[in-house]
Parts: sequence; C-alpha cells; structure tokens
Amino acid sequence: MLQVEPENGRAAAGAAAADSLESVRDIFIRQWGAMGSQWGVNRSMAMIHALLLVSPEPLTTDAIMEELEISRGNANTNLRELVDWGLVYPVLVKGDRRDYFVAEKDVWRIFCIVARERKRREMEPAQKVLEECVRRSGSLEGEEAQAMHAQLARLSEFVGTANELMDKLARPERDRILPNLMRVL
Amino acid sequence: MLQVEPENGRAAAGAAAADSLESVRDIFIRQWGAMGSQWGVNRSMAMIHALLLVSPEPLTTDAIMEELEISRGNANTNLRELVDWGLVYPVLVKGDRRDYFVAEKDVWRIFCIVARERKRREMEPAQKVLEECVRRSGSLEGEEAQAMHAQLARLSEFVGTANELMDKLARPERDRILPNLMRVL
DNA sequence: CCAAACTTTCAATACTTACTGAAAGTTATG
DNA sequence: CATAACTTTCAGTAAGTATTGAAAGTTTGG
Repeated sequence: MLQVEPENGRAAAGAAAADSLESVRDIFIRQWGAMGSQWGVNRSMAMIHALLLVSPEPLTTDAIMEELEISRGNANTNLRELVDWGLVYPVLVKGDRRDYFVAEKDVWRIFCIVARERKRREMEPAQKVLEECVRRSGSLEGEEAQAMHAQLARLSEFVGTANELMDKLARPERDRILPNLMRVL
Repeated sequence: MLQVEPENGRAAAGAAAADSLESVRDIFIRQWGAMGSQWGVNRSMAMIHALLLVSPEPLTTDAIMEELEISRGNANTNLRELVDWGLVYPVLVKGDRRDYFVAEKDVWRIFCIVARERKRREMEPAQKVLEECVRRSGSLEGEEAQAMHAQLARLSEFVGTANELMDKLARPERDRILPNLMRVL
C-alpha cells in the first residue's frame, strides 16, 4: 500500500492502472500527505486525516498504523493532535476496549477548524508583534522614525481588520454566510 | 543588532530598554523573522522583507547583509525570491552600479500577492488532487466506494468554491471589496 | 578588452523537525 | 488486586531545510 503502483495485473504496459476503492483511496492519502508539507502540517498527520476522511467506519490505531505503515508512536502522537484540533473524534465501540477514531466529515466544520487554527498560529502573533511595535514607535521623533511608525500602523490596522473578518467568516452559521459572500464578490 | 538587548545604557537594571528607531526596527525584524516559520517562509526571507518594509530608502545587498548579519549567498537567494513574488523591487540608483531594493509598501497589494501565492501553493494542488480522485472513484461500485466518492466530491466542491472566492477577493479593486465584505459579515 | 566591482551558484555543514521502537504507564476485567 | 490489553512517552536517529563561504560568472568603466 501507498507505493506508486508500478503496473497493474490486467492493464496493458504503459496504460493507467484500473481503479479500485483501495487504489483511489491510496492515491488520495498519498497526495494529501505530500500536500501537508505545504500546509505546515506534517505528512503523517495529513495522511491519517485523509485516511479517516474517506473511511466510513471508525478505525483503531493499529488499523491506521498498518494501512499507512507508520509506527505506533507516530500514529498516537498525530491522532492526539488531530483530536485536539477537533478534526477527529475518538469513539467507543461496544465490546472493544480499544480507541476507535472517526474524522469530522462536514466540510464547513473542517474549514472553520482549520481557519481558526491558522488564525491562532499565523494572524494573532503577527497582530501582537505589530501592535507592540506601533506602540513603541509612536513617540519617536524624526522623519524616518515617523515613516516607520506610519508603515507599521498601516500593517497593524490591516491585520486587525483581517482578523475580524476571519472571526466572522469562520463561525458556524454557514448557510447565511456563503451565499452572501458569493453575491458580494 | 538583532540580539536581544541585554541592557540599555541609561535604563535602570530590570527596566525596559528605552525605545529608539533602531531598537523598534530590530524588534520588528526579529519577531517578524521568527514568525516566518509559522508562515512557511524562511527566517531570512521574512527578516529581509521586514527590514525593507520599514526602510524608507532602498538598500543594497551589502547593507542588508550587515544589518541582519547574514551571508551574501543567503541575502542574494532570498532577495531574488522576494523579487519573484513581487514583494520587493530592484531599483537603480544613479551613479551606483549596485542593485538597490525597496519593498512594496501598499498593504492591500502585499495581501494580494501573499494570497495569490498561497492559493497557488496550497489550494490549487489540493483541488487538482481532489478532482482526480473524484473522477477516478466515480465509476466504482459498492456502498463503501460510493461513500468515499461522495465525500471526495463534497471536499472538491468546497475547495473549488473557496478558490473562486480567493480569486475574487485578491484582485486589486480593493476599495469596492473591503467595505462590501465588512457589511456582509 | 582588461581589471575591478558586483552577483550568482553550489557543495559542505548546521539547524530544525519528524519518526521509530522500546520501555513505562494506564485501565479494565476476572 | 494481578494480569493482560491497550496507550503514551521519549531518547535516539533519520530526513528535510536553511545557511555559509568560497569559487565561478557577469557586467561596466577605463
């Protein structure tokens, strides 16, 4: 699993492999994992998320380890992180002591979670830095200092506005927001 | 420069350092650089950008190297990248053979550039992957396969819509867009 | 068209982040 | 309350990125 399929039994040489549930799932997982890097999410976390996203049934840590060929420690760490984010839920299966995991399947909820996390990790620190620098440069004298202050203030104001918009955008009243957005833009 | 200032000459022990043009600039550069990591931008690139953002005058490669204490190769590579993105412009100064660099100062333009780049690096690959998987899973039989297909289709549609919105949002007719947005959200 | 001034490239290295596997910890049940 | 089933932690290692510095490449003025 998860290797690039070099050849498919019944396909002619050079032809695309015939698709199966498993092959499409593995393509999705592999590619989604590779994309994780671009998104600042590690590959294992992205792959686990992808796997759970397209699994109708909850999966155990062991099933995930086997499917993705990753170690227990890795699976465990990244599952906990996904649960922390709220992208994955632990579920109990009657008559089984192990933890099972399911992914949040609702696309808008996923978006809100990711948006919230990125705001927290990317926008808020920027805003804090900018506000501090604006404050500190406010009382400086000299043309050059004032130019810097003005530039920092413009940046700070912009980031502040963007943050407010993010908050409003990523709240769960999706049905009202999206159509309005489409209309305005 | 760029070290944490352990003490300021005239400040009492333990008190905050008095602010000067240089100290505020250095705080800004240092923090902005540290934030780069979170943003998927390397630290040097973020620091160079920060320095140029608050420099009213164009700077040479050597001035940047000295101010940030980085090597020539590093400065050169990251300046070229910033120029590629369109966040920094090379300018010619009469009577000097060296390249000088200035940053784009307009906040909305900076936003558009960053948004465009992130769309290119993050959204478009996702969309491509999803579309391919939706296509390949379309003809599969069986309940499980169809559930996967449906989930992939929902993801794909969402990312498609998000991409369209990004396009519309990050076009340079800012003055019409932002007020409308504020009203709707 | 030579020499000086400047820019680019790239192999070596340092730094950062992710992953493994085994050991320690926890919890449920007979 | 002992044991077995499962989960978490963590030191060591591997993989991935960023940075340096020196050498090669370009351009410009004399």
